[in-house]
Amino acid sequence: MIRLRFAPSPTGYLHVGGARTALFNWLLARRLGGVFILRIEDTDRERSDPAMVQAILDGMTWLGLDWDEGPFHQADGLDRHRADALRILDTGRAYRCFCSHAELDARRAAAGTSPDAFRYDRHCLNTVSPEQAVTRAANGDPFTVRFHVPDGRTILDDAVHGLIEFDNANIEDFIILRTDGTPIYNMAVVSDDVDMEITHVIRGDDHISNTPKQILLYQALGRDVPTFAHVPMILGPDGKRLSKRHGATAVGEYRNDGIMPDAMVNFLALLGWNPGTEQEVFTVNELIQAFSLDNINRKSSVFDTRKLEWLNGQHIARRSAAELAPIVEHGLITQGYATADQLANTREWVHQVIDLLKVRARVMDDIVAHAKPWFVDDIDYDADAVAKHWKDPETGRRLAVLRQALAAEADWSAAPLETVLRTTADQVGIAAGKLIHPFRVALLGVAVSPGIFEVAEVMGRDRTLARLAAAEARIGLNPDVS
RNA sequence: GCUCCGUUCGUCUAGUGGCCUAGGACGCCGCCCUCUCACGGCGGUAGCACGGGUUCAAAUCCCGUACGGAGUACCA
Repeated sequence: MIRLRFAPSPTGYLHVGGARTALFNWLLARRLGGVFILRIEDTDRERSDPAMVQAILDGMTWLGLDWDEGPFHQADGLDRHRADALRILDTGRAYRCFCSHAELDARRAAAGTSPDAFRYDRHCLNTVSPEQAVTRAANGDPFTVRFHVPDGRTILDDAVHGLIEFDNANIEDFIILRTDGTPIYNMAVVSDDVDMEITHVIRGDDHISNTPKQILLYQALGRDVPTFAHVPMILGPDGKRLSKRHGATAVGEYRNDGIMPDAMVNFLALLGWNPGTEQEVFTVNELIQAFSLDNINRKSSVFDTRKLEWLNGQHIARRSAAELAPIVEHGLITQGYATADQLANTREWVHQVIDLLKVRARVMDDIVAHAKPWFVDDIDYDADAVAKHWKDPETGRRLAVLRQALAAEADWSAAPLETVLRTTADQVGIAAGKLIHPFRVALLGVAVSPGIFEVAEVMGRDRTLARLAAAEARIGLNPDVS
């Protein structure tokens, strides 16, 4: 049974990069019937914000990424982290370091080159015997615990990158326990991953450099190292790391922008992974079936919102009206186009309207916006549409003729209505289009809509005739066309 | 500085030595469908970072360069 985890720091909202990392972990867990664990890495009290924990949970819930265990808080494991570090110390694979910040800074400066080039010089390993160290510690001398990096090479067999080799000479004796007895990140992570029996670590490739240190820690603890898979970063359109400058980065913002969670999941999955086929539109279940670590890219990718929106449109078009209804209705209510009662009483009709509009939508707000004239009787007449399609002085009279012809039609459905209109156009002596466009403006106030006969059918006889009459009156009042 | 990672159309990607005159998708353009707009269909635009090698043959293997990125903290 494989066990995976997603381990975000609660320093911000769930951003798209984190969401994709979570998704890959979740997908593999679901694919292989494993366990997906959520762990909040909140050991940095300065930057951690409890409110962000909830925000991350909300983001994952929205995406449908449910976790089997947790959320655990890393800060709750401090005692265990410390115990693991001391165990390493006891086995002689780490040592106490009594160098102070000031001493370290001085030697760093004296090293000449850039501060980053300095590696700990093993001063305390070389000058303080284990016995002396124990004595000094007992006397209350403050110390950190440093891992004694062995000679040789550390090999990472990454599921995405293949073999990566590190010369241990390039790894300094890093601190695993601070003066105050709290663990440093790499120690805490390994201690937790060991404790949770994590078998696969899927995370951002910014952690590749940490991995040899962590592998060394696994070995020092006598534990098997998990399978690592380092996935590439997600960038903004300018090729730089995705940030606020680029607009929306938190998944919650996309929810507000009318993106469907399934579309987001689909899009994120295709960023840095491919199914090995040319399929692009996936349901979540299809994604689970198709997912594997084998087809993950090594190259970072740019977050392209236009493709996201296209994919969103594909998902909207494939959803049933019933599935879309809750989101659309919420929008209609908040926009003040309809009341909850009104919607509850016309459920079936609302679904018909959604079915008409959904194939034309890229974001959910498109449906809400296009639905407005269906719910509000006092419709807005788009100035351009009026100018273009009601220009002919005969328009009012023709609409009146059409209205009377339609009123006489017994079967109020699209096909017969189309016949009536075309016949009317013939009688009046104009092309059908010359009647269709003014008719559309009369029904919806706009020049763009679903097929006008479907519109009329769903709009219903009474409202259709009423809107025609309203249009005639409106045109009649206009001195330019009278 | 050092270590490590990366580089195929504007973007997401296929490609693991001959099937590549480099395939698909988004976007853009044109055409078809058509009552408009979408959807759908058809076609077009555009790419192997650069330089050396290896090979009968390289987008694919090797070396180097350039350009991005990550790490190099008593941050995570």
